[in-house]
Parts: sequence; C-alpha cells; structure tokens
Amino acid sequence: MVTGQRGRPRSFDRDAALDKAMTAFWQRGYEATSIADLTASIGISAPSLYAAFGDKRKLFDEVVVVYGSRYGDFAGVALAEEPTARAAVERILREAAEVYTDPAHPPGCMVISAAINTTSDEVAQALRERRNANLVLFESRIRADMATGVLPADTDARALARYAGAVLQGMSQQSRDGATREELEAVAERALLAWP
Amino acid sequence: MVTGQRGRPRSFDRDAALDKAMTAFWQRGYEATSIADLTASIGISAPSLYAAFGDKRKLFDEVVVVYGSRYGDFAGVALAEEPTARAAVERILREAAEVYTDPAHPPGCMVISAAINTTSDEVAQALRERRNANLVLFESRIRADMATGVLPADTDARALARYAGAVLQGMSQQSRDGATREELEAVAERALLAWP
DNA sequence: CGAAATCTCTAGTGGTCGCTACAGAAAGGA
DNA sequence: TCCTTTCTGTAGCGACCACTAGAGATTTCG
Repeated sequence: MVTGQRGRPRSFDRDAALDKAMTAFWQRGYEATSIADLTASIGISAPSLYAAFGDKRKLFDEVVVVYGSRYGDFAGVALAEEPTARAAVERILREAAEVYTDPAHPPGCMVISAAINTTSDEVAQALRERRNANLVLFESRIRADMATGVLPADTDARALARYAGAVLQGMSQQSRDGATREELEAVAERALLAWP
Repeated sequence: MVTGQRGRPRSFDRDAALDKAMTAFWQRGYEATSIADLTASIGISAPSLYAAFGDKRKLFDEVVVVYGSRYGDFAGVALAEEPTARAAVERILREAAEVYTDPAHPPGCMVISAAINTTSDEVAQALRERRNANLVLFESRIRADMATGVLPADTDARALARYAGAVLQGMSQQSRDGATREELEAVAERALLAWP
C-alpha cells in the first residue's frame, strides 16, 4: 500500500514540457515569454503548468538546470578534459560556434541572453552569477597552467579569463544577429591568436 | 500674424525629457521600460508625453538618434580619423572601455542591449541593422587598408570586422555584468593582440 | 463499490500595459 | 474682451500579464 501515485495521472510528459519551455525561454527570454506562450507551445492549460512547476520563476529555474546539463556545460567539460587552458578555450570557442548556430534550437546561449532587460532582478542576478561562475572556472584553469609553467607566471589570469568570456558573449550575440557557424568559427580562430 | 506658437506653451524641456527617456531605455531596455516609468522619470503625465513624442516607439526612435549622436558614433569617428584600421580599432576598444563604464550614465551600449528579448520585432530589427551597419563600416575600413598594403591582401575582412564587433558586444555585456573600466581595458588590450 | 487523492479545464481574479477622451488652463490674435 | 489654439492633468479604455478558485474527471486504496 506504499505504492505511490494516487489520483489522476498527469496527462503530459513533464520532461517534454520542460523542453518546450526551454525553447520558448531561449528564443524570447524570460520576461517576453508569457504564460500563454508557454501553455500554447507545451499544449496544456495554465493550471496544469502551475500544478507541475509552481510558477513562472520556478519553471525557469528548472529550465536553466536542464539547459546547463544539456547545452551549458561544454565549457566546464572542456576545461576539465583538455590538457591546457589554451586547448580548452580553443575547444570551447569552436564548440560555441557550433552550438550557438545549431538549427535544432534557438541561437546563442540562453544563460547569456535570456535575462537581459528583465524587470525581475532575481532572475537577472541568477544568470549573472552563472556567467561569473564560468569566468571563475576559466580563471582557475589559467592559474593552474601558470603554476605548471604552461603559461608565463606574470599572466593576468583574471583579464585573460574575462577576455575569453567577452568573446563567448560576443559570439552568442552575433549568432542572434544572424552570424553563421562559419563566421563564428572565423571569429574563434581570430580570438585565439591573442592567447599568450 | 505668421508668427508661430499659438496656444499654451509646453511646460517642460523636450530635450531634457529625451535625455531622461534615454537613460531609462538604456538602463532597462525598450520593453521593460513602461510609459509609467518614462512619465515618472521625466516628471510629466502620459498625455503630455504622447503629445510631444507620438508614442513609445517613436520616442524610442528619437532616443536612438540622440544616443547615436552623443555616445554611439565614437566608432565611426575613429574609423574616419585614425590612419589605419588597427589604430581605429585600438582607439574604439579603449574608448568603449571608458564609455561603457562611465558612471554618468547606464553601463554598456544601448544599441547593443536595449532591444534584446523584446516582443517588438521592429525595434529589435532597427537596432540590429544599426549594429550590422557598424560591422560594414569596420569591414570597409579594413578593405581600405588591404588596398593600400597596410593589411595583407589575403585578410578575411569580413571575419576580422566581425571579430571586432564581437569583442565590442562582449565588452558591453561584461560592463553590464559589473566589469570595471580597468578590466575592460585589459580585455581590449588582449583583443588587439589578435590583430594581423 | 465508495472515499480520497490528484489531475484536468473553464472562467475568472486583480494588476499593469500602452494609449486616449475630455475638460480645464494658458497662451496669441482680432 | 472673446475666440482659437495647444498644452495640461484626471480618469479610464480594452488588452494583456501572472496566477487561481472551483468543479469535474480519472486514478488508487480500502
């Protein structure tokens, strides 16, 4: 009698709904995506959405987690797997050119663009912290290379990390302005010429 | 009797109002800035705003023109005044570090950030075209240097222009994420190392 | 079989959005 | 002075926002 699931079962796939919500938020951003947009693209009514996800904010939080695990962690993976910071950044920039322009989903990076120009400071701050956390990852990987002599000891790790982040954010913006994968790859290649 | 100005005179300074509106749009973006925000920060009521500027969209258009002439044309000026594309880009990136973090106004570039995540495709398109026009300016300046032998004849002008644009957009975003002028100057310096 | 639980939808809630009808105020022209 | 013109604020328009009360549908448990 401890078997769960009393009551009427949910009539839709929660994960598939999260996926539709992710696409909507990714395309139009947090604030410009209305509950009506979400219910329409998921194919359920508002009370079902609220029963399953709480409210718009909590749904977005879940979407961010799914996004991070599916599209957002390629930077972290590269930083962990590649032998040097330079190799990691090279891989990250090339993969960004590919992912940001993949026609299977909206262009650019959702963490970079979805909370720009929102009236909800909390949402903006949450994504800002994710971006800054990525900067810290870059920086510590650079410092590791400085410690092992791969990078000069007088390297400004913080500035170099910020440069990589700025190029990534710029590439995300450019992809949303219509840049192709090839164009972004050329940007990535050019950007790497500045690496010490 | 042909002398103009019949009727009750306007009770506020139209240019000063445009200035307040620019600050508001710059800070929060086009869509997230409501008419109530605008009337509150200007200090007039809605009908006065509509009588003076038409509607929200036309007001924004005027703001974009004012912004362009006051803060947005430093790139065009540098491209026209500096002897080489490289010198121009160097000056542009350094000035961007300064302007984007000037505490006298909101951070970053309004043309880059104000129309992200808006439901009005027209406004988004208008600013996108301004950004792409800037890219074309960069590209033609680069081509001029290629013609005079300052840059190698096999330079990918389009890609190089896009690289400069991406760095600029990245710097704008970083400034809105809290980067300081010094940090952006370090990014600019690093970015210039990739110049051919 | 009921009873309890949990989902479903319809049909709203109050609030804010961009925008405006309208009447009074303040100017010039005759 | 009175008329016309143009600006002023109050007050409110319909549309949309995020969100939910409430009733019915569909399931498991006893």
